Amino acid sequence: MKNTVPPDTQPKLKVPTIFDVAKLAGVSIKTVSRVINLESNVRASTREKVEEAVEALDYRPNAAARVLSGKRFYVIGLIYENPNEFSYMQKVLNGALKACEAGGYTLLLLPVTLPNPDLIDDVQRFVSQSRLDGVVLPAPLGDFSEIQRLLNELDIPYARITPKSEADDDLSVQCHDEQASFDVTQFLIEQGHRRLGFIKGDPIHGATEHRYRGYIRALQAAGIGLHSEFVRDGMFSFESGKTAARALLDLREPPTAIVASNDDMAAGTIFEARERGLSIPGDLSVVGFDDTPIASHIWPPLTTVRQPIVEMAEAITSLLIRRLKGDKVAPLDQPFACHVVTRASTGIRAAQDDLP
Amino acid sequence: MKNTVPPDTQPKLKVPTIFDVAKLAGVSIKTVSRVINLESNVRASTREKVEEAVEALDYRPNAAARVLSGKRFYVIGLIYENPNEFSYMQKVLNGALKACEAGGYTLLLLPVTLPNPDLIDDVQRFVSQSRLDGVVLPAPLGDFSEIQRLLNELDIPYARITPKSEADDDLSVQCHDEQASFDVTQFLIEQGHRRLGFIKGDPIHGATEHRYRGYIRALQAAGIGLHSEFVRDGMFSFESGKTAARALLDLREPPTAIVASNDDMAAGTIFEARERGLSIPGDLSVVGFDDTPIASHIWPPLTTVRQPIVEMAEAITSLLIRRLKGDKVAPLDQPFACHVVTRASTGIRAAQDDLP
DNA sequence: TGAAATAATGACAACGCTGTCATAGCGTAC
DNA sequence: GTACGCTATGACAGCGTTGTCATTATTTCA
Repeated sequence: MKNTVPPDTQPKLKVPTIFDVAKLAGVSIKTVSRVINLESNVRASTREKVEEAVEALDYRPNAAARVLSGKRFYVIGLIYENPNEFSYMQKVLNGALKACEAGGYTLLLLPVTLPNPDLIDDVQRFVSQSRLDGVVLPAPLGDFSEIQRLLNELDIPYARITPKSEADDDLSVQCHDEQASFDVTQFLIEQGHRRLGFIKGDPIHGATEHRYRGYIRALQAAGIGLHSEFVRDGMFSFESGKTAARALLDLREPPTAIVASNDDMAAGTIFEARERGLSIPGDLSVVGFDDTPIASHIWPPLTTVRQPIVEMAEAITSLLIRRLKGDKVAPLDQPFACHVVTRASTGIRAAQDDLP
Repeated sequence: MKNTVPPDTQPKLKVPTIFDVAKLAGVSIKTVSRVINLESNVRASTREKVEEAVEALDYRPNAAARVLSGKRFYVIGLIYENPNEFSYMQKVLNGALKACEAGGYTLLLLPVTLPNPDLIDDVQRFVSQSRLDGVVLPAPLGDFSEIQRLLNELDIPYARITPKSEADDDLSVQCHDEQASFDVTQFLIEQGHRRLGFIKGDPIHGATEHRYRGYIRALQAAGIGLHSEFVRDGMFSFESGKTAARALLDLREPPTAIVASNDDMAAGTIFEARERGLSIPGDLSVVGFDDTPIASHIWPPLTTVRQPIVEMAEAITSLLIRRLKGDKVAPLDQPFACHVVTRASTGIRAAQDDLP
């Protein structure tokens, strides 16, 4: 038995502090602080010595001490609607986590359910009690002007993941929603469809309007008139898609293809069609949006639009972090590109259909 | 314009500290600390005074200072496999968040992808760099003995959400997986099925074995023999379900009902059946497990088993928090109950089938 | 009633870092 | 060579809490 261990050989693993680094590098703790915070006015040779010491000790600054002494919290909040279908949020979460890890920030979550009369109070409490530096607002919360107003008042910077952008210096990401909607509609037209139904999304989402506009533009480009009975309101839910599809298929001359503003509603459309014994894509082609897991797990699997959500969330979160660090960062200028994923829910329309 | 505001009316909102509370209550800061930490040896009248002061100032202890001076971090890590279908994790997340909020803890996330040769290193880095007090391990990570060994070594308490439990004082939650599997199998038998296929899950998950045992028990109870060609391996993925279903349906005398160990594999089974033109539930009944969104969004919607995941996660997380606070808490003794959700993917089997 | 035991409270250092301000070093222009 | 300005570095207070230990009040029991 090793009972001769000297008493100063503490078994308790000691986490290195800034003092240890300073001693090893032969500088003051303040200089170490300067190096790890990437401040200017440090000689290159000194910086190197410190970096070596940091490396050697595997030193990480103590977040609590940093927070306590400084003015920043190194925390970003992610406020999101707790959805039925989480795949969008999962991607946002992954992207935001990635950016936070890279920037040395911690991500705090606040799921909310909508509609919620106490929403503003909840957000207020979250922001002030959790001592956040900044907030990320994915759709649809990014479209809520009350939240933006509150955060402006509290002087908390925020970034939004949503197609709508108002202010010029506003931190937000978008993808080419309208273009993607145009593309997928055009794809159906190229397959010979002329009677094209459209199911809109929840009007609270900025994407809803953009996707609708893409549909309209594609019809125009092909010289097909817009007929209001082919356009139905939805709420992005499976049920609402089913209801809208029912209305469309009940028409005397129903559409031969339906563009649903998301996969859940497309799944609802397919569900409704199958209940009527329609064959897909034989009798009806259906496309969705978002490429959620459900798109590839229903039969037939959905033609849909894939967006680079992880990348978008990561980009906007790291932009927010850079702004929090004091960098003057320009908003993202280019929307991210989407692309159509072709699967079995769409097919060629041989018959020449009359337009309504 | 109100330009007569006295200079001491600072617009900067001052967050109250323990000193403000102490002054208002007429006690020392240490006594305030005792009250807010629910320590003993405080006179009831003193406690009241302090509580009133806390209330009046809307005082919240500064987390950073607390961490810096104390030995706890007030942080719990949630390490999870980043899955294709997030609905299980979404529920776990919600439950854990709820418990953390109630206990004044912060939840930190570490998504990992499997398989991963660096898993242990990643977990190690996460735990030591994030300064965690405890860790929650949902399935399947809760079944990884290396992770448990690592956490034991680092002396980090952890709680597992998984059916398998080894040690007696082990903090884990389970639900009646085996019973639920028994129930759902029995339900099919009651509907007249005799030729029952079973698709197993990923062997790394503890639930896989339990669900299989429930199936076997139900067959035994009904006096139906277990036939190995009716049991196929799966991996909990849609694809693996499809593959297993293909093997089952390729049998000369295929099963009339299939129990899949989760919804994704049940969806794969339905997908495969539809590709063969089989009618569900006319030609084949299918049941799943977990009641994920996909279960209600495919056609026909799945008969499946619903588990109280949110409640389970919340219960085990708050138990972990109580243990972290020093309470000697007993492990949960009762598994949570599950129940069968009956939908359209199952139906009565009128014909009298021969057993293989 | 007084001593001992126990309960209640307080004083103060410590936690590890950053901000502020002082000071040392170092090049440059005259 | 001296003064000036700038860069590089350091000393030290302070952030808001908890832990430790000392001190004071209160109870218990002979």
